[in-house]
Amino acid sequence: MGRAPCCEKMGLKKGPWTPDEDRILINYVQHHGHGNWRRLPKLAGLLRCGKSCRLRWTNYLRPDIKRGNFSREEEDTIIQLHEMLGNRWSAIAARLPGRTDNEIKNVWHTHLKKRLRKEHEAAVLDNVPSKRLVTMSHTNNEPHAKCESHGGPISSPQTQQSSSSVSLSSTTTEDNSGNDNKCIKEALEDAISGLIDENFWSELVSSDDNNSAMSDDFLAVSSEFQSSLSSNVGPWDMNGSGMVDCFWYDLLKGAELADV
DNA sequence: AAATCCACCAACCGCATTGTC
DNA sequence: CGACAATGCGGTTGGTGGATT
Repeated sequence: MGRAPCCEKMGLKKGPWTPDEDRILINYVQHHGHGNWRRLPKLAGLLRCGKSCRLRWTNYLRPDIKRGNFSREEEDTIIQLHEMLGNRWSAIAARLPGRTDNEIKNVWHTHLKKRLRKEHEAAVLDNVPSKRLVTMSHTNNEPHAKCESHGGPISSPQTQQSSSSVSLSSTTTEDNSGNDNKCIKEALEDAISGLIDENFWSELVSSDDNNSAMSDDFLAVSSEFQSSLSSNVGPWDMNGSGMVDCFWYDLLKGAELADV
């Protein structure tokens, strides 16, 4: 794949957007839609690259953007989702209407990491078990960034990034998703019944550890479980966020561990 | 009042993924 | 099926403004 020449080399403008540029972009998108971002700046008369226009629109100018500080509820949601998804900001943003991945990423780095650190320190000082301790251990060394504890790439790029400990006995879904967990467990059981033979888990562990492709059975379970989830579990939708990938994988691993 | 530090966040960069021919 | 274009995504940077010295 060839990379587009950078804006500067093309004589295009970089840096902060002016109100005039914003107006032009808004006008154009409102009347014509964005369609092809690469052609948009030329058609709209902007000296910007398409990438810059897309970013400006999606992160700032979109009419459905919610401006202003994040509420405590939103922050908690981000924390919970980050526990499950890691640094998959777009997936997190998909579950926070009006918030962009960029905004969430910024809030995470500037506020939430600090907040979690403080909560962690307070919990340690008080010697009181904190339900965020799991989160803190993630936060300090960012294990979500790559799926290292899974031994590397699994079967799809979406599954590569979660190493969260969502399992059938996990604490990470305790706050608001007890029912979801139950549904997921049932979906899991439905999905895997009849599909798992005696070699399944050893193949799973082996493919996990060896960073190799999944077995056919494993992929069949994946597919079955995901379609089962999509029909049985409302809130955990299949909107392309990849969240279910993390869930089902970790649930399978949880089931495996419980089994042993 | 000036200098320095720090937090915030918009925007950029480069890689990955998806779509099209 | 491979090459290329378009788009998406996450990490990072750099400008700005407020706080502190």
